[in-house]
Amino acid sequence: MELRDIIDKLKSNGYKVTEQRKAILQVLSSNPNNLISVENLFIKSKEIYNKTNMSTIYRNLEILERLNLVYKLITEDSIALYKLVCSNEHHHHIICKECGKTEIIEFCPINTLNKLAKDKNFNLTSHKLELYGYCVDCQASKDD
Amino acid sequence: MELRDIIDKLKSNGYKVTEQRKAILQVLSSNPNNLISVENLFIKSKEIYNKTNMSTIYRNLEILERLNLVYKLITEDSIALYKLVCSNEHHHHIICKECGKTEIIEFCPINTLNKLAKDKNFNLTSHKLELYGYCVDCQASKDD
DNA sequence: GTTCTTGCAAAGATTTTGCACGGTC
DNA sequence: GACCGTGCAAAATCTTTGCAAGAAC
Repeated sequence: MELRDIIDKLKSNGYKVTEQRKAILQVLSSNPNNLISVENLFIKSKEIYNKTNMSTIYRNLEILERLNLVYKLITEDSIALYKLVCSNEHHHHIICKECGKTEIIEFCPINTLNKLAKDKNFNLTSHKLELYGYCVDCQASKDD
Repeated sequence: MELRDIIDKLKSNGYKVTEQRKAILQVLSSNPNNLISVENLFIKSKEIYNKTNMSTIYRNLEILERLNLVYKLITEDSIALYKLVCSNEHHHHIICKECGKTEIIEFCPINTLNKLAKDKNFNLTSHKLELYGYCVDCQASKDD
């Protein structure tokens, strides 16, 4: 999704285009495949627009999440990470534990999962599939 | 895993068997298939041994996690939930969003995942597959 | 008696909120 | 000008920690 499209979607939902919001979106869209922490998003947004405040980051992430424009992931150590959604189609990610880089994986075992849920008499509403590892760059730097 | 086995494992790792610890384990083992929040674990542990303190809950969960005796899950709203591990074999769960009940699912697409990771030049170290839905009991009560 | 555990209270970390001011449309 | 957004500071949550007293072995 392009930065322009995101801003359009915000506008069409009655949200205004502020410098802070632009800074946040610029950071997110400059690295659309990388997960970023709230803290780092704050730091980088400030580099673009110095007056950006932490609570603004949180408020905007909440809006973006509600509009389904960002993807939120909580790591095993309970750190919230965000990235822009890449597409509206259902998909999963492989995530680098070192640098946060993600790639989409073209695989979803949903049919099997539906069957399994049915066997257990569960009404399946959603599922999470995430792969963790080290990307090729971080594998190299780990060898140092 | 039996309560007895857990206590043995604690002992063999140099941990002592205290009333607080027994209360916590009793709560966890009384519902081995249900995820429980720290708050609820605290409340229920106090019912068994009144002097149990919140920090004791946290400290014990940390120990149990380190010994791989409990499984931790963080919900989409960042709430930490715990349950005893059922077995040492790799497996996934289907989780009821209403009551926290879990069941093991006998399926893991690890071979496919390995292949996908390889294609992306990722060194796959772990993965997460969780199914969410409503168990048969909670489906019924939702219709009320 | 030694070592591990706990309670307490305080501190940390992360996230949310109220309100008055300022910006966007 | 109406309404939305922000900064600030304060509060709320959740979790961790230091320390002295107490319990387990």
